[in-house]
Amino acid sequence: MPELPEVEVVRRGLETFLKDATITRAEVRRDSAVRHHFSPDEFAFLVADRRVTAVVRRGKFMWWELSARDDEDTPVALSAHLGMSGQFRAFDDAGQEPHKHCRTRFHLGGSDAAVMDFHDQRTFGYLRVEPMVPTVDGGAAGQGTPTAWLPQSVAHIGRDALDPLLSPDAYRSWRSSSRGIKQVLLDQQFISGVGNIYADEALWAARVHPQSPANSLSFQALARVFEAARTVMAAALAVGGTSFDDLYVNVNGESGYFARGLEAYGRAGEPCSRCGVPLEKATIGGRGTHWCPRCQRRIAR
DNA sequence: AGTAGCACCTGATTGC
DNA sequence: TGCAATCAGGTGCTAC
Repeated sequence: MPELPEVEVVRRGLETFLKDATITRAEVRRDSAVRHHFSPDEFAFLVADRRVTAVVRRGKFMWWELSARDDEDTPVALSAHLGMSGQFRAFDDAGQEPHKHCRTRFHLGGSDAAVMDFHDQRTFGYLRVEPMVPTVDGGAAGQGTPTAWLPQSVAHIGRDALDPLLSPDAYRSWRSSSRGIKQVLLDQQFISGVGNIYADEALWAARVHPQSPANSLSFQALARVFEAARTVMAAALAVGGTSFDDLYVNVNGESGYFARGLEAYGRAGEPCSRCGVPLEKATIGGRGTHWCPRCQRRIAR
């Protein structure tokens, strides 16, 4: 479940099953799920008999903080990215045959679940054990905020749209780019968590054309996009996220309900709910992009 | 340095 | 019915 609200739904589910539980054993069923490691055996060795002390998220990146071993002097985390189709599913019966798309099975102790399976049809997701590193936010995304410990591979990711420590004028950093505003919204180094669906939704709500160069927009327009992104993601989280099919579900296999709240994404040809003009769709930067040609006028450079 | 383009995958759907 | 083309919600590497 790829964007911030969906990942947060998963994080909450994982927290209830994994916090203070022990990973007794990991069974890697598809090597590429742990492709950053030398081998699946190495991954399995690194997670075995560890306790999960916290389940944390920044944007679409999530990690499980793990209890330290005697020979380790820095904190270690299991980073889990869902990619396009990753899911975690909890099951009571460890004897149950894993699903076809199960890429890794975690056997648990001290949990209400016997196993936690990582499913991933398209295999863009991954699991990775790595050290945590101290980071200090630079730029407008988090001026003056405290040091955050992040997994090494997450160190370059900006604070996310629902992070209380995100600077209220972080959108000012968007003006440094000449790319279209949608590309900048999708750039996880500025403000993280926004993906293709919510980028289109935020731009529709803010009445800004996705291809308007970020450095051509007024601060007022950028502020509208920023606020719209936070609002739409909070609203989606409140109803359990967006899902169109069973590819995107929480740890109990349930779907979210925000699909019915979408105003732009997936509505090409349908009337704009503000002005009635049919919405348009085009491929921009390789991603399907939806907008209202009347409400969202493109600004030239 | 900043940006565009492509690669990484599987499976469902569409069109001939 | 069969098969190829297209499309899908993400990220990171490479080449301009």
